[in-house]
Amino acid sequence: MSYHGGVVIIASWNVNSIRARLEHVTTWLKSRQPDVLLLQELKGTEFPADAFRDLGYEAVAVTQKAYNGVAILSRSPIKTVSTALMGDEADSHARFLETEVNHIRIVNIYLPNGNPPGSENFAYKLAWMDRLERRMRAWRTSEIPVLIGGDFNVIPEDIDCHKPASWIHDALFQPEPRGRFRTMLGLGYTDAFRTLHPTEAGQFTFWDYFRQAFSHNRGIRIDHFLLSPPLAVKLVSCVIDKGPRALEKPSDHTPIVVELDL
DNA sequence: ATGTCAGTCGTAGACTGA
Repeated sequence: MSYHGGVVIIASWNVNSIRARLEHVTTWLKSRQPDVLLLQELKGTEFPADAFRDLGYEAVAVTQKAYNGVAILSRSPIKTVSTALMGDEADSHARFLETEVNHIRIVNIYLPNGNPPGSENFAYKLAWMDRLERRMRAWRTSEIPVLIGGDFNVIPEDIDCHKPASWIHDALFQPEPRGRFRTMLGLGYTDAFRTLHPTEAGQFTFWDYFRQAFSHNRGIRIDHFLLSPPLAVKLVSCVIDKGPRALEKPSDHTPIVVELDL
């Protein structure tokens, strides 16, 4: 499939263990047939590349034991550009994968959660965002268009959670990460979902497992696609597919799907 | 503080992270 003159579908899904969610992911791939799927929270060193190859997807995965882990599946060849976020040689978390697929820079991120606020985890999150911002500045000057997708672990605005009061003590809602997210938009990147649905409340990508959060739609929008200007003008649709969150044994996140007419 | 789920270590259930 060529991206020239066609519609490309790119999806992102934090699966909370690829081993526990393999059936969900393969079933979803067969029904939705995205060109590219970004996965986060693989949670283990084993990655079932064969299962995806059988469905026509090439895969590149960055994994570690027990935690984190990101992968990109694609029906077109993937050129791996970087498997780590520049700026801290000591950072060994599997949270970043930069690739080139059909002349688009596709970057998959699993941004640190950072809870609780004020902790070492929180400082790591902010530093990680600063490092990402530096890359995003650098990418602006290159020819190739950029899509950054994944679990940002940031609730951008009050409209992106069911009730701000219940998130004010959470790292995902603090002014510092939210400010950094706004800075990224200020660099010229477009939040694909919010741009197409500027006032739509109750649109979430994550719901806690506790207290029937999903059935009450008490969630947050933390999985995002950011597009550089040449891709933003080709944005056709961006939707959240709540289907997989309603299945038995779901991930706490559900897929977000963006459509670009290139 | 609570709630639930997945992985680890190591064979039960406490622990960590989310």
